[in-house]
Amino acid sequence: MEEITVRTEDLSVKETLECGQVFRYFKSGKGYTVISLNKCAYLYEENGFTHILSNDINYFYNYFDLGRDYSKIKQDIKSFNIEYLDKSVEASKGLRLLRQDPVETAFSFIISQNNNIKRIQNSINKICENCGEKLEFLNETYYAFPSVETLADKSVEFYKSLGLGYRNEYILRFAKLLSGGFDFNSLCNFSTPQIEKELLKIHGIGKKVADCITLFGFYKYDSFPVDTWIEKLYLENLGGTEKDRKKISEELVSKFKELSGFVQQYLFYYKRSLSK
DNA sequence: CCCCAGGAGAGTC
DNA sequence: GACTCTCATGGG
Repeated sequence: MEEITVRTEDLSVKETLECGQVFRYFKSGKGYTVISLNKCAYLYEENGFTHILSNDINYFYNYFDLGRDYSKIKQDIKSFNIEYLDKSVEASKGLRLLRQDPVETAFSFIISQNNNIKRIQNSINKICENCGEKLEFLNETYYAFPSVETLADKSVEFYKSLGLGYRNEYILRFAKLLSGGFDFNSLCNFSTPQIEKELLKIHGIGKKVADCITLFGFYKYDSFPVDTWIEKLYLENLGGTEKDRKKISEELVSKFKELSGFVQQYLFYYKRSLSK
């Protein structure tokens, strides 16, 4: 087991894991276990420091993007002088955007549509428990995210039995597309609009899910996913006038550019935390 | 029992 | 191009 220690002000476990960008984490003891593909890490905070424990610590150094300086990002965001945005940043100063696996991210956000976060987590966990490799980590059992071949080998009825609802067909078709040889990961070499154009060709992926995949799976920060929460705060708290979600997204990206993804997460997390 | 959830596809005009 | 309807299912 290897360990990395960083200042909690640079990595808040709760803010980073519960801000809606990732679904595969579990509270345990005084911290959280997070699973990405078939890798596990345990995180906890103590005396102003955040500890990350893993057998594959280099993977999680990249996963938590620890080489990135967030003080610069927060400073640049502050220069926009938007009160609600400043409050949002102030409320989650230790939030970081993760560098998640593109394929796992895509499946996760296909499931996310017209769904709530609790049920998204349950659905993904069921898929992993039924199809994924068994993992032992710190005396607990977890399950890896399955291979696309395993997922493609199942039936629509199987996914329906897991409670995926009408998304069952989207999942199966996407799994078959990837297992058929579609090189999904190589999309990362394209620009954000080019990736989005390719994603929109996939059945079950629309504008919002595509934006989540470019942001969370391909680390393209000129993406601004607009869901029901962002739409609400855009109208209620940012003085926005646009009604169409696609146009709202375009307006926000043209304003925040390469900071869009970060701004989006601060706002989303803050708005949701207030309504609970 | 109701409305809602990190929406998207298909149909209509 | 713009509405509108429908799609499962559990959370609150």
